[in-house]
Amino acid sequence: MTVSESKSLAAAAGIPNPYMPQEPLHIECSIEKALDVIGGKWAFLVLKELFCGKMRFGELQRKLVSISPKSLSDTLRHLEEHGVLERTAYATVPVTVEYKLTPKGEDLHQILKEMKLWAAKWYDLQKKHNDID
Amino acid sequence: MTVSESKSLAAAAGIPNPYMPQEPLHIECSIEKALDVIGGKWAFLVLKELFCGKMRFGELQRKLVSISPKSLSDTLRHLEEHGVLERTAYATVPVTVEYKLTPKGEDLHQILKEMKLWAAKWYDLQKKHNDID
DNA sequence: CAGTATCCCTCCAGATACTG
DNA sequence: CAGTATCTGGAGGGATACTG
Repeated sequence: MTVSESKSLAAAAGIPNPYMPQEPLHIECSIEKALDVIGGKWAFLVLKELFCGKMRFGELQRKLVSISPKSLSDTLRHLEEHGVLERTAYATVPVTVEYKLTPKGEDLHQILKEMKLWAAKWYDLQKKHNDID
Repeated sequence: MTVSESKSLAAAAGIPNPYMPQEPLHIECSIEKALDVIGGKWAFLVLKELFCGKMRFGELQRKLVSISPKSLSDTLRHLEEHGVLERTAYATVPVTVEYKLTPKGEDLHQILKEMKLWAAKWYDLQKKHNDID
């Protein structure tokens, strides 16, 4: 999911390459950090929902109509690993699990907001109810 | 490159699907518009360079050390199609081509800046010379 | 110089079925 | 309910060679 690794048999073999692949230099680029988190296909959609408050797996699944349980699960774990959301499981029967944003996750709001402003300026989008306001 | 299309043989066959794929509902989401433009693997890196001013193909290639001509070409065309950069060819010998941001492209600066602020707050990144300042 | 033309191959998203 | 397990196809990138 990262820009990180690239392989080059030539490089591995010690043969110099015109545009030397293998180690991109921009791993520490801050922009990439942010894109790593929200850049996925579903990530920002999940985030959008969570800005409205905590949610459960099934709720999210219902909101993001076309998502498969696998994709949702993957996305959730991805976001959790990046520390922008928190998973809490309650020992009920059947189990209850809640997802909510962490402060770090809440802070993504500014970014999303700028995106919205940009798109509003350059595209002609009808106001959507559940867009971040 | 877009979230847009997804296929479903089941749906095509008329068989109902639990989480109905095929037509995502969020195509008009403004955030997606922005991510469509900057979300690619190289897009934001190219943009970063262009914020410093117009550039030529070879220059960009040299800056983004690990990019192949194909990827650079693809990225450049992608950005051009989205109207964020402008390509100008001069009839010199050999040909000279310049790329520069359009106003729409310049406006992406706010988004990138917010990303940078977010990352600066939550990660510990050393200042990079060519980050957007 | 500024790209195309190809080939190749990985990787990931989606579909589907199953479970503690 | 809240996921995992698996299989799969197809797109996106990389490498490399070639050209107006």
